[in-house]
Amino acid sequence: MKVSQLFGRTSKTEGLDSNIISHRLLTQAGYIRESTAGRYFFLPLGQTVQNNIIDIVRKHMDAIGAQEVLLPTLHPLELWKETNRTTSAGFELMKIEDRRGAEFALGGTAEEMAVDLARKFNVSYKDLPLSIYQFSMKFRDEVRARGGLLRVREFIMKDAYSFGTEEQFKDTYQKYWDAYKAIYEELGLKVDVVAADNGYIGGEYCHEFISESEVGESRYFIDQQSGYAAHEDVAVFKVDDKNLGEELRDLQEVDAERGTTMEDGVNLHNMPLWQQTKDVLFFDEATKRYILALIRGDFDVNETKLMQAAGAWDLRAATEQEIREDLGSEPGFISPVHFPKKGAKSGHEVVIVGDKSLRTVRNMYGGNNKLHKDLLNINIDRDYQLDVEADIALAKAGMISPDGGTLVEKRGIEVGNIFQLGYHYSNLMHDAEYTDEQGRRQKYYMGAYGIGIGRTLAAVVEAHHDDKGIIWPENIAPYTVYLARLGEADAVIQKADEIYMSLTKAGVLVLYDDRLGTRAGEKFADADLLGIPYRLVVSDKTLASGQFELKKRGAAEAQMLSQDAVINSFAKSTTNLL
RNA sequence: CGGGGUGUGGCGCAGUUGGUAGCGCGCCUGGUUUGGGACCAGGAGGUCGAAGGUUCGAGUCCUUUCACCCCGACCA
Repeated sequence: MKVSQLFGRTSKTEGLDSNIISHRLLTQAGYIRESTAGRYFFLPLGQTVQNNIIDIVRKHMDAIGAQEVLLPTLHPLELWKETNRTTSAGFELMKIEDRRGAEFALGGTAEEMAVDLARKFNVSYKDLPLSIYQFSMKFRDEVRARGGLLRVREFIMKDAYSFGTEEQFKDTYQKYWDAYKAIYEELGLKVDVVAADNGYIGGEYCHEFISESEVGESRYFIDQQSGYAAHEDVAVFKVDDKNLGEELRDLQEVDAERGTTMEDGVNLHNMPLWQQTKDVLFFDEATKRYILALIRGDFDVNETKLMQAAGAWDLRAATEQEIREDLGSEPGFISPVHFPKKGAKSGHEVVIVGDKSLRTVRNMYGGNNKLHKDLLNINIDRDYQLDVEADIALAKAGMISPDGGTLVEKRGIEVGNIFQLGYHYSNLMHDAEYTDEQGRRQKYYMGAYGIGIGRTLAAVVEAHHDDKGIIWPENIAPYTVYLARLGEADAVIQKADEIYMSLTKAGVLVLYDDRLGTRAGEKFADADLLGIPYRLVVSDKTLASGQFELKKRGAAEAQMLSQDAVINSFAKSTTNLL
């Protein structure tokens, strides 16, 4: 490809007010251009890189026996209704109608479609396990697009779906896990594999593949010694026992002229934070219930865990008005002791969810559902009962992992995930079944596996760049060699053309900077910005010496090679060069 | 959805008390240059986000609306 003919140009100035490096570099170098928020044009260079990534992903999917398909972009809305995901999907579904008024969802993920395809066939146990995958545009009406390609509203995703028996699943899951590790390694991305929450996808467990990065949106914890790794949504930690040796003392109401914070309680009673009860009141819009979350005072409530424990979907904080008028309590003085079972005015049910840590303390103190009144010596079971007891605590850096090591907090970009779905979809959708050895119909045990291509591309740039621009790993670079022609003497042009032709013939991907009237500095700057792995210079200088200057992107020194040496080294292999 | 901000040639921006829309970069032409983003001369390109209003006259004032950015909330 000749630079003079390449569509999409670099820009001397950054001209973009983003704190995400990949966003700035990809835009400045002419790989992408924003359309509207969260929707991007991929220019020829960007599309080439995207295709290179797709090729690598495809290779590894094929290697584990997954079969490529293409599902329709428009999903009949009835399918999403069949699994109740028109309301529970974590992203807003985008819907459209055709001229007859038939409703469709723009695909944001495709579990229903995959099941619908599978059930159109008479699948036998002999066909299992079965995996299908596709590369297709996904649509998500994100509340807020962010960070260039990191969080967008339309993107190409590799999504795979596995069907099989429960016994087969472990092996299938492991195959995807290994394939993902191989994919990211080939892409030059270091990833942490982290246990996470299934959320709206459904199922019981899943793992995210996260590329560590300060600009990532995923927060997770790692125990370096044991390798324990978990997303903050699900991370667990060891809770220490406090004063379990103490006698249970009598419940007692005291005056409490204090503010509404935890610190106010500590200061007034001059007792430790961990002995205070933390009472957080939520309302679940999905099930129309109040959720009172109780936890030891030195911990915070993890809303994801809380939703799992309470079976809630759409949590929000209760308002002061609701606390006072509907529940007869007082913000800052909420207590589980004699807390109402339902809202007096609304009739909404109240569910009390308590954290396991409540079992590590005796004689707690906290509010008494009245302004400026506190209770002392609150004890679980004796003074209040839980509807649900679970781990709803938020892990923090420095806490002890379940394996005994210390939790270290990290941030990163979630570039892929693998989900156990189990019977979730087979239970919700009719005929999601195969025929077993006895000729009986059995439900599929399923998994789902996603990789965001554009986000992965951005993650690679986040991991591979310097102050001059991108530094592509060779196997996804849009071109291998940037041939910079300096000077416009006939001999130089002729020689550069010749080298371009012979390299191209040898199968080397060359981006030939044949621009006239463009100075050396500009060509070098573009080569660096674009991140092409090798820069080859042809000029009257190199012509005089009979050798050509070859420089690896990011290397300090260039090397002088004869024409044959240049051609041969690239034609054979580029991996051990320089 | 809450708070803050911005919409003016491809990009980045200026535009005073309302009076014929400008600058830098980029682009095109000619010339001089040519190893880390040159210089001179000439040129093309804008219904000033949209709609309505006030006015002799609106980029500027008023109303409505749309889009986008940042911070939260929320979420791959």
